[in-house]
Amino acid sequence: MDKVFQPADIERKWYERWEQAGYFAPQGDGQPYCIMIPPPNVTGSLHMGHGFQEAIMDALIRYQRMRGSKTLWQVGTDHAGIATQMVVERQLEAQGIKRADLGREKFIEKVWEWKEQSGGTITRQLRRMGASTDWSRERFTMDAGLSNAVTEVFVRLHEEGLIYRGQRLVNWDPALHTAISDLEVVSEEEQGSMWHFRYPLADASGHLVVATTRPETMLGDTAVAVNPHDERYQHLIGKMIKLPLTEREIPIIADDYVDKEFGTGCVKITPAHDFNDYEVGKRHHCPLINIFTADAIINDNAPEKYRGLDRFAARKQVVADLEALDLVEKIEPHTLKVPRGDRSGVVIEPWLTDQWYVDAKKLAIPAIAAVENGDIQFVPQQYENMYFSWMRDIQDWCISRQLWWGHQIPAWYDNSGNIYVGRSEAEVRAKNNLGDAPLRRDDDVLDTWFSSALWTFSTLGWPEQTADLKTFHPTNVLVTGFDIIFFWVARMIMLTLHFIKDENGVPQVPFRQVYVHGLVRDAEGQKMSKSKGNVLDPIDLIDGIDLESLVAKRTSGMMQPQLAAKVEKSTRKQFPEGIAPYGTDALRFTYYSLASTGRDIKFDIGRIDGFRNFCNKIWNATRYVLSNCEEQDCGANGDSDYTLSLADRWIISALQRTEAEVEKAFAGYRFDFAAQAIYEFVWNEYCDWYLELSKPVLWDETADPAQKKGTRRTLIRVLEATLRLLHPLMPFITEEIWQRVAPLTGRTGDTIMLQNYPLADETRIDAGAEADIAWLKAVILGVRNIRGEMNISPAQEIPLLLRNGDAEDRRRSAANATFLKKLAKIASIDWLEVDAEAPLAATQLAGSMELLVPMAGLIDKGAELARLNKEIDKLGKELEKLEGKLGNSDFTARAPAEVVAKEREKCLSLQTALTQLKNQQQAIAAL
RNA sequence: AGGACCGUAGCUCAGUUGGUUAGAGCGCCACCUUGACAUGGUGGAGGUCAGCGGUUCGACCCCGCUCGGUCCUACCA
Repeated sequence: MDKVFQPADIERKWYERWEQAGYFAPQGDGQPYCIMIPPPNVTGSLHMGHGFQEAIMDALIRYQRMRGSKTLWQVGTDHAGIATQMVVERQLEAQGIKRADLGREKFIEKVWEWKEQSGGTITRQLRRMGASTDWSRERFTMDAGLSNAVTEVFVRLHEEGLIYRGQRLVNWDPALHTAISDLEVVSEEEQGSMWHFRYPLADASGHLVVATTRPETMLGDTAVAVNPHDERYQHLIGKMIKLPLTEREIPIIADDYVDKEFGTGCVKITPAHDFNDYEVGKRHHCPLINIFTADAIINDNAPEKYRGLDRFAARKQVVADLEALDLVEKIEPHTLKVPRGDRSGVVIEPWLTDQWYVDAKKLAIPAIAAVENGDIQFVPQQYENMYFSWMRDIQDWCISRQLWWGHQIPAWYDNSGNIYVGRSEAEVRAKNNLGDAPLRRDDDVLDTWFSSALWTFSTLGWPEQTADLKTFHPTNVLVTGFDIIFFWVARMIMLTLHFIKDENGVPQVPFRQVYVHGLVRDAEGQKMSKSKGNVLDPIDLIDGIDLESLVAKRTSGMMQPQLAAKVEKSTRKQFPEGIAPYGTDALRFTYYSLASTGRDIKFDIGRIDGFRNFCNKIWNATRYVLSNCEEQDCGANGDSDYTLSLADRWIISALQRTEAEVEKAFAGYRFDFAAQAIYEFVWNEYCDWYLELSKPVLWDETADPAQKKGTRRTLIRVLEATLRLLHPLMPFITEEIWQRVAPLTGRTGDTIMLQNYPLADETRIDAGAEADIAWLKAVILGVRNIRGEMNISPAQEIPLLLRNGDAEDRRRSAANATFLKKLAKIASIDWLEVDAEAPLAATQLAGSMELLVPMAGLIDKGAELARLNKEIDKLGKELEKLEGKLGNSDFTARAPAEVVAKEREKCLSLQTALTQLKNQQQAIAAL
C-alpha cells in the first residue's frame, strides 16, 4: 500500500464493478425502502447542491441496503421545459436560426438531439459521487411511460372537473412568450418613480390626482377608484373622468381596496394589466382593455400614436405627452418590487389569456390533512409551517405553457371552438362521434412541474398496477431543498393522494418523510452563481483542477462577460494553487459533517482538507494493522485459543457505543452526528489509543501467544466493523480496504456494499474495561502534561512516583505498568507510602492519586510553581462556586436529592485535590 | 405587513427532555521526523453562550423585549 491514500486510483474501478455486478438493484425480501431522486435537468450538470443532496440520499440508501432492506433508489432526469428550450434556442440563434423558422416539429427534433448529446453529463457525474442508484430503471420525464402517466392524469382530472380552461390574468413572460406560474416570478426591490397625474373630470369641474408606477398602462384605464369612506371624494363617486390621451370617459368608483392614507387616495384602475385592478374591475363590471401584444408592445386598442411602441418607450411617450398637457403633478423617486421571470429575467406582464388550470384548492384539502395528521412528516419540522401557510391560501395552478418542449396538452378543438380532452385524437373522435371533422390539437405544453408531480408513481409504472408500485410506494423519504417545497413537494402530495390508493382504497402519500436540507453557499455565505464566479464544481473537488483551468471555466460562457475580470481576480486570490484532488470520500464526508439541521451550509475548502486527512488516517491505520495481521493467525478460523486484553475489551466496548450512536444519528437524519461519532472513534480512540496500546503487546517477543492473537484478532475485526460502519458515508475507501481486511477476519463476500451493517451488541459493552482505560489515559495524560509544560524532551525517560492511591489504583498501576512505561515514556513506577518523605517533584492528580515526577535535574522550580498556581487557581474558583451553591438552603432543599449528592461529592474531591496541590506548592516554595 | 430561522472560541459549527469544568474541526503557540500516518504526534492558549428583563433552588437551553443578520409569503396604486 502507498504511504498516502490516492483516491483517484480506486474510485472509478469500484464504481464500475458495483454497477456491472448489479449491486444497486433491489435485492432480497427485506422491508422495502425507496427513495426517488429529485430528477435533475437532463441536460444540466452537477453543482454543489446536487452533490450534497446525492450524498445524503446515498448514505441513507447504502445504510438501508446494508441493514437488509429491499432498497430502491430510483434515478431519472427531468426534461426541464423552459430551461432546456432556452438553451437550444440560444444555440440555434448563434447559427442564425430562429425557432419559428424551424417549426415545431423540427425544433423539437433539435431539442432531442441536444438531449442525446449532453444528457449523459449529469448521470456520469452522479456516478462519480458514488451514487448507488439503480441505473437499470433510469427514467426520463418525457419517455413513453411517463408521458402516458401525464396524459392519464390530465384526462382524469379534466373528467373530474379539476382541470379547466379559463381566461384570466396570468404572469406573462414577454421574452419567452409564455405564461408562467406565480412561483416562477421573482420580485426584487428596484428603484423607480411614482408619477402623479391629474385626471380631469368630464364635466370640467376639476380633476383628481392619481399616482402610478406604470404610466403606460393608463392607456388601458377603465375607472378611477377611491375609498367609499373618503370624505374628500364622496361627492365625486359616480362621476366621470375624461381620460387624457384617449377619447374615453371612465367612471369614478368606490372600493374598499383603496387605502385612503396612501398617495392621493385615488387609484387608476387598469383591469387588464394589474392583478388588483382586475379584481376591482370585476366587482364593478369595468371593461378590460388589453393594450399589449404578446411582446408587451402597445397594440391597436390604444390610440394610434402609441401603437408599436414597446412598454418602456410607451412609458416615456405617455409621460412626455401628459407633461405637454400640464397634467403631471409631480414625479417622485420610489422603490418598488418589480416582478421578473426567474428564467428570462425580464419584467413580467399581467396579461389576459386563455390557459389551463388545476383546481388546487380542492386537491389541497387532503394534502394539508396528510401533514396535519402526521402521515407525512417534515424534517426539520418547522418547514411544515411554510407548507401549511402556502397550502391554506393556494391559488389555482396555471399549468399551460406556450412552449414546444414538453408534454403537449391532450386537448383538441373543432372549428366551432369546442374543446375535447382525451388520451388521443382517436379516442376523442370516437367518444364524441366526431367522425373526420377537422380537429386542431392544443399547441401548449404542460408546466414541467406537472410531470414532476407524478414522479413517485409514474416511475414505478403507473397507471399500470405494477408489482413495483405495490412494493415501493409510498416511498420512505424525499430528500430536497426548501426552495422547491411549493414547486414540487406540495404538488406531489396533492396529485399522489388523489390518484394512488392502497388495496383498501385508502389514498397513499408519495413519501412518509420529507428531509429538507439547506442550500450550499460559498465560504462567505453567498449563493453560488456563475455571475459571482464563486461556483464550485463537486467534480473539481474530487479530481482537482489547476488554477488556469479553473479560471477559464469560471469566466467562460458568462451572461455578463464584463464581470470576467473580477471573477478571475477573486479566483486567483482564493485558489492560488488551484484545487487539490480530494476524492469523493472526503467530499462526501465534508457534506455529512456540515449537514446539521436543515440550515444553509457555508462550504469552506478548509473543511474538506481535514477529511482528506481523515481518509489518509484510515489508510495508514490499515497499513499498520495489515502489517501486523497479514500472514498471521488472527482467528479467522473461529478457534478460541486467544485471550482479550483490557485494551481489546475496551475498544470493542467503545465500538458498540459508536455503533449505537450512529444508528441513532441515522434515525434522526443527523449525518453530522454520524460522521462525528465515527471520526472520533477512528481517530481519537482506535488510532490514538488502541493502536498504541497494541504495540507493546505485538512487539513483545516474550508475550503470551494467546494474548498476541487476541490483539491481532481485535485489531483486524474492529477495523473491519468500522469500515462497514463508515461505508455509507465513504463508499470507496472502505471498499478498497475492506477487500484486504475482511478475509483476515473470516468474513466472505464480494463487496462491502452488501455486508450487514454493524449494530451495537449491548453485552459487549464493558464498563470495567472502560473505567480501567479511562484511568490509564488519565495517568498518561497527567505525565504528558508535566512533560509538556516542563519542557522535558519526549525522548527522555522519566521516573514516576505514585502516592495516595487506593487499592484500585494499585491494581491498575500494576496491571498496566507496561502500557504506562511505553506510552508515557516512563523509566520506573514506584509507590510512595503516605508518610514517606517525597522528593521534590512536579505533581499532577489523577482522581485522588498523585503523580509525582521527581524534579532533580529535570524540572525548573519556577515553572512548576507557576503550573501549580494555575491549577490551584482553577480548582479554587470552581470550589468557590460549588460551595456557594451548597451553602444555599434553597438549592439543598429544592433540588433533587441526587443532584445535591452529586454536587457534594464533587465538592469533596475538589477540596482534597486542592489540599494536595497546596501542600505540594508549599513544599516547593519552601526550597 | 405577516411568519420562520439565526446570533456560542479568531473562523465554521455542535450542544437531544434546564444541573457539563460549555465541546469539535480548522487556525494559533511550544516541542517532536519514536519502526501506520508531518495529510503526523505531544502539550497548551483562547468563550460575561448578542444585550436586557422574567420564570426557577439553578438558564446557552424556557418566556418577554431590544439590537443585529438571513430567508419565506403577501404587497399600496
